[in-house]
This record gives sequence, structure tokens and C-alpha cells, in this order.
Amino acid sequence: MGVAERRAREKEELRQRILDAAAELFIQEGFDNVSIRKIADKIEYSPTTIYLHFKDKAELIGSICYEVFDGLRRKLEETAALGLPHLEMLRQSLRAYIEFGLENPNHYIVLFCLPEPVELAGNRAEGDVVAMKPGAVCFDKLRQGIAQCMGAGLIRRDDIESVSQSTYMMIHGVTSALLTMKSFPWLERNALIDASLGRILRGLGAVVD
Amino acid sequence: MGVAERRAREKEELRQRILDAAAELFIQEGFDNVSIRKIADKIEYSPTTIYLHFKDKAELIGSICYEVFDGLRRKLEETAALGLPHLEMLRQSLRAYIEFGLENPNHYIVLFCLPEPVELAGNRAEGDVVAMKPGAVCFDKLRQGIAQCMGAGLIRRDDIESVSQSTYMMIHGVTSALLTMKSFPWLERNALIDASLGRILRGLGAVVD
Amino acid sequence: MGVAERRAREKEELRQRILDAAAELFIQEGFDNVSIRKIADKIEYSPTTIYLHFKDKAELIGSICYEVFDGLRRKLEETAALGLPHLEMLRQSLRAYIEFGLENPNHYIVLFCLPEPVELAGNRAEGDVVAMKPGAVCFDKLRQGIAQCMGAGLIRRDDIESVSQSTYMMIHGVTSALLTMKSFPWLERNALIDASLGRILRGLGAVVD
Amino acid sequence: MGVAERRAREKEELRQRILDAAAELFIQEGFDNVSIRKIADKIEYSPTTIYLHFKDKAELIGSICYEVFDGLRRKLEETAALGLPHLEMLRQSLRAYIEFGLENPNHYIVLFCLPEPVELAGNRAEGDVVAMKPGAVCFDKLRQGIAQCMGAGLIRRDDIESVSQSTYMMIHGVTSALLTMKSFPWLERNALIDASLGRILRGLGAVVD
DNA sequence: CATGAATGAGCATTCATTCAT
DNA sequence: TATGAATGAATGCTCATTCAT
Repeated sequence: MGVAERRAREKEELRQRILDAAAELFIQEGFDNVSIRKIADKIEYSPTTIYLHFKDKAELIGSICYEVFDGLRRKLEETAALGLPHLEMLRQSLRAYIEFGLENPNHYIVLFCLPEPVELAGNRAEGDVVAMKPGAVCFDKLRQGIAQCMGAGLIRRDDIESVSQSTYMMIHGVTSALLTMKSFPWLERNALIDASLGRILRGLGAVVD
Repeated sequence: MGVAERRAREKEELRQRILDAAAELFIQEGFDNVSIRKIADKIEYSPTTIYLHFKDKAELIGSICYEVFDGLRRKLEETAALGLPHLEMLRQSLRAYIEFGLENPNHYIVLFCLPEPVELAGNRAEGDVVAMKPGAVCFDKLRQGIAQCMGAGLIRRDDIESVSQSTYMMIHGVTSALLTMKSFPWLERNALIDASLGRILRGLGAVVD
Repeated sequence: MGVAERRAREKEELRQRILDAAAELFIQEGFDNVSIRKIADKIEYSPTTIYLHFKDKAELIGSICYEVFDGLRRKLEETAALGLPHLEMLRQSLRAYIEFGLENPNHYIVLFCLPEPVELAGNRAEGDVVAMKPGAVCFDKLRQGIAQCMGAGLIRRDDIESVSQSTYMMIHGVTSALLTMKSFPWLERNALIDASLGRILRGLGAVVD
Repeated sequence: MGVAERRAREKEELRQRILDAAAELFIQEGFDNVSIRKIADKIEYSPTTIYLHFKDKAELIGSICYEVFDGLRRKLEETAALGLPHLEMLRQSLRAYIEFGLENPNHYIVLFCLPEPVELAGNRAEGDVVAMKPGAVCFDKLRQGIAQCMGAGLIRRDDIESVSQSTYMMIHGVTSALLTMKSFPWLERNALIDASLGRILRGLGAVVD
């Protein structure tokens, strides 16, 4: 029994090493330059071994997406657990989203900035659902936060879905602009994010300082 | 002399045909599926010929980016030429930017969503400058519009650069979200854009209906 | 002792399951698409297990061939058991051979149409003998039938071996042509076979309607 | 102009070298073991070069098939040009077919014994027509020979198509049996072929010695 | 100015097989 | 007895690029 357990653990470890190596390659080389071969080289296994853990390249990438989505979900839940006042919690959630993207730049780019993942999703219905569920959960959290603020009269009464989608687009803009337009002479990052969040919230009708 | 001139003109024409063909392939096939060979096939020249006009693939792509940037610049200038009231002109400019992205999805993604252009920039300083100049011009126009509104008291007095950068991030978010997250259940596109623009302007302190 | 017997029996059963699964894959997927892994998947054992029962892929295929040969032998014996008049029995035997091929197309092709089995034979003398024994038995039956007809004056007196080999070549031709030249506009299969058999027998000097 | 001609000639030469190398590999290694890489190695070019002359592997194989078919057609026409009496010409044509197979064993196997070529044909309608035309021509010649003999009362009056198809099956049987069943203890090859041809013709109702 | 020919490197994937357990 | 893990070799194919002409 101990043997079986150890093997299962080792197998899981190797799977994780593959995912980590792939993620690192994303970061170092960019999305297009990640190949099964390079991943294999990086972990010093044969390419074939990777196919023992992932059906094909799409599944591997799908798994990475899932992991990142899930990390974002956890981060948002941690924020929710802080028990802050509604508006402050909304602001913190938006900030958490942006920070998550900045902390996981290449993952964020793969997930939210490239058009490919969508196609992948389209091809494999079940894998899609699995990979996207945390994404839907994240957006739901944002919508809840907005609904609460609206319910409490902290922001203008408006169509919740429309407000949520607008808001999401804006924080995605902040995140992705900072990530992909590296040569742009942005102002100091934190100040810029804070100022932007203030403008976003004011745009929703919140009374901000 | 006439001969030399004709040759220079023909050379320029071929260069343009290459760029056009490449751009068309971009649009039809997406970024990753554009190869030198496919471009050559499209214009019915040999792949080698392309290297007489562009040092390598990166330079070719850089040139395309420059052209697109320039198209955006023209579109913004057309808007400016309409002679609208300050706030309305700002709103129209923001909308023009978004529409430009939606009309040129593959180009927009390559230019503003992928990290590559930055790397290209890193590798070849001069090419970078060339490619970015129209980009800087575009951003300048946005800044001017904001400065005018602020000068006229139409939006809150604040740091112009910070306001401009925030605003740019937000319209980039609207544009890129619509382009790359195709499977997301967005609300009707035009209404969503208009509502978002309203919220962005209100966030700047404008009085919006 | 009972334990040893049970184990031997179980081992034989698994061996047979492997052969059956492989044969089924042959039929469904064709010769080239049968891999050790697919066979293993089909019986829900590991690929490694197959190597406990067969030295390598060639031996496995050799065993399948043996089985098929043996099925042909049984079919011919059933025909022989019908107690028909000599010439009619010869005709029925030839037809049985052809039908066997048409009913087991992939096996027939592997056994009689591909050059590989011969190479296998070359590589491993003993395996070859094993695989060919039923083949020799089948040919012997044909020779016997011809000898009987010749003895009874139903076909021309001639060298029995030569006549037998000619006859075998012709029925092989009928069978293999129908199997491998699928796009050829053959006449209705049964009529064509019957007419061909008539011509073959007439060629032997038989008096055919 | 001389340059262009020389280049065209060299190109054709290389194309032919590729085809020859592929055919030789067929002979040495068997159908399944022919890969683009091995062909390239054999002619000491890179695999990529092969793709400058053939769209893909299927086209390469199709070209080989065409060549062989065409060689057979020429051989049959040479026989026809001998101006022999009808029955003798039929016999010589059948023998020419068999000899052609024995002289080009692996090509014959690829073309007439393996099921694959049919699939190839099915996939690419135009390529199919090109590759199969000589094949149809060959069968037509056989049919003509039979029709002439029948018209001259040299063989039994019967359905020409049925007779032709039967006859073709039989000579295919002779050819393929000798090619693929190498370990079978065949009688002396030439005598066996002659005897078989005699039996085939007698089966058609010809009066043979 | 333009090209035809050629290549080395790379890709995702599948295979038969081995070995320690 | 059976297996999970792993691999080296091979597959067809595409790519950006170079070089002699």
C-alpha cells in the first residue's frame, strides 16, 4: 500500500514539475516558443514521458490555465474573507485581480490576452468546462461585489451585468496594459493603479475622496 | 536618372505589396499562421525576394505595425477635424480608438496585446523607435483632449499624465477584452461600449447624463 | 498441483484474450494500425504484460497467423466431411478457400498478400515452421482433392504438383484481387467467383457444363 | 536560356533520383519501412528537399505508382507490336504481365497487393485519375486481346467482361503468389508459369496443345 | 533585381521495448 | 504474475533563412 501511495505521490510531483517547467518557459520564452521538447529538456525527461501525464499539448496548456484560474479564485476568496465594508472590499478585489495578473504575467497573458485559449476551449467541450469554471467563478465574485455595493446605495443604480462587464474590462485594461506594453513610460505602478481604481469606482458613481 | 527613379518607385511598390499581402494574411489567418513563404506565395514572388526588402521576419512585422499605428493616427486626426465640443470630441476619440481595434482585430492584438513587439523593440532599438512614433503621437492626442477638457473645467482637475494613462488603459481594456475573450457572454457590443465610455468619463469627473 | 494447473490455465486464457483482441483490432483497424499499446488497452492490461506471453510483436503476429491458418484448415475439413462427389468437392473446397479469405480480409492479406510473414520466417526459423504447418496441411488437402479427381479421370492427367500449384495460384488470385483492388469495377462478386471457378476447373480439363 | 534549361534538367534528374531511391527502399525494406527521411538519407539530401519536388508522401508514392503502371503499359504495347496471331498474342501479353511483376517485385506488391493505394486514390480524386489511367489502359488491352480471340472463335463465346476479369485475377494470382509466398516450395518458375498459362487459356475454351 | 535550390532546426506525436518493483 | 514509469528512435511535415546564380 505504501508503495502505491508513494508512486501516486511521485507521479503527481512529476506532473507538477511539468506544469511548472511549462509555466517557466512561458515566462522566459513567450507562448509561441513553448514546445513539448523544450519542456522535456527543462525537466530532463524524454518528451514521451510528458504524454504519460497529459494527453496532448492542448491538455497540458489547459491544465496550466486551470491552475492559474484557480489561484486567482483563491486570491479573491482570501480578499472576501477579510470582512471589509462593501465598497472597500470591491476596491480590494479589483486590486487583487490586477496584482494577480502582475504577479503571474505570462500566465495572465496566455489566459486573458491571447486569442488561442478560446479556440482550445471550443474544441474540447468537457475540458473547456473544467478549465473555465474558475473563470466564471471569478467573474461571479466581481458581480456580487458590485451588486452588494449597489444594494447598499454605494454606487449608482444601474444594470448589474453591464456595470460588471464594464468594470471587468477596465481592470483587465489596467492589468494587460502594464504587462504587455513594457516600453511605455508608465507612471509609478502602484500610484497609477490606485488612481485608476479611484477613477473606475467614481465612474460607477461611488463617492471617492 | 529617370531609370533610377523608376526603379526606386518599383521597389517601393513591391515593398508595399509585401506589406499588404502580409497584413491580409494576418487578418485572414491570424498571427501565428503567417509565414514568409505564404506571403511570397500570395504576391507570387519567391520567398527570397522578401529578404531584399526586409532584413528578417521581425522587421517585416515591425513595418506592418508601423502602418497600422499610422492608420490609427489618421483616424484620430479625422475625429479631431470634426470640430466637436471638447468633451464630445474626447468621447468620440475614445470611441474611434475602440472601433479601430475592433475593425482591425489581428493587428490590434499584435500591436497592443502581445508582448512580442516589446521584445522586438529590445532587440533593435532603432526599429523600435520607428514603430513607436505613431503610437506616441496617438497617445499625445489623447492627452491633448484630456488637457483641453480639464482646462475647460469639463473634468476634474488632476494630474494630466495620470488621467491620460488611466483612460488609455481603460479603453484598451474595453477593446482587448472584446477581441480576445470571444467566448465570454458579453452584452450587446455597442451598448456595452457606450455604457463603458460613459463610466470612464464619469470616472474622470465629467458630468454625464 | 491444482494451483499450478489453475495458473497454467489462467495463463493460457490471457494469452488467448491477447490474441483475440489483436485479431479484432486487425479486422477493425487494419494491419498497420495495430500496436502493442492498443492491444493492451483493449484487454485492459498493461503493455508490459503482453511481453510475458509473447517475445515480441513478431511472435504475436505469428501466433495470430497460426490461428487463422488453423481456421482455414478446419473450414476445409468441414467441406471434406460433406461427402460430395470428387469434382464437386474440389469445387467446394476452392470456393471455401475463397470465401474464407473474403470473410477474413485483414487476416488473409497479412497471411498471403504481404511479404512480411516470409521475412518473419527468415528471422526465426522455428516460429516459421509452426506458422506454416497448417498452411502446408491446407495445400495438402487441395492436392489430395486434385489427385482424387485425376485418379477418377475427372480432370486431365498431368503432374499433380504442377496442377495443384497452378490451381492454388488462381484461387489466390481471385481472393486477393477482390480484397485488395477495392476500387476496381468488379462484376457481381458471387457470379464472378462461380464463373472463375468454372474456368479454373475447365482449365484443368474438367468437363464443366 | 541555357541556364533555365540546365536547371530544369537538373531538377528533373533529382526528382528521378528521389523516385529511384524510394523504389529501391521499397525493394530493400518493404513498403512500411519507407520514410521521407530514409529516402533523403539515401540520396544524401535533406528531407526538406523532397518536399520541393513532391507535395507530400502520398504524392511521392502516387508518382511511383504512375511510373510502374506506365512501364507495364509500355511492355504490353511492345508485345502488341510483335504482330503475333491472336491467341499467341494473348498468351504473350499474359506472360508479359507476369514477368513485369516478377521484374518489379516491390512495385508490384505496392500497386496490386497492398490495400493502401486504393485509399490513396479515394482521397485525392484528381491524383487518382492520373495514377490509375495507365492501369485502366492495361486492363483494356487484356480485354481487347480476349475480345479478338473470341471474335476469331479461338476461345469460347462468353461475357467478355467476365472472362477478362477472371483472366486478370488468375494472372494476378500467379504473379503475386510467386512474389509474396517466397518460402513456398514452388516448382521451377518458368515451367510453372507456362503450365499455368496453358491451364488459364484452356479454361477459356482455347484449344491448347 | 530576383530567384531556385537547398538546408538545419524544429514541431507534435506514436511506437516497441525495457526495467525496477 | 503483472505493472507503472520511462525512453530512444522514428514518423510526416513546416519554418526562416542562406547562397550561388
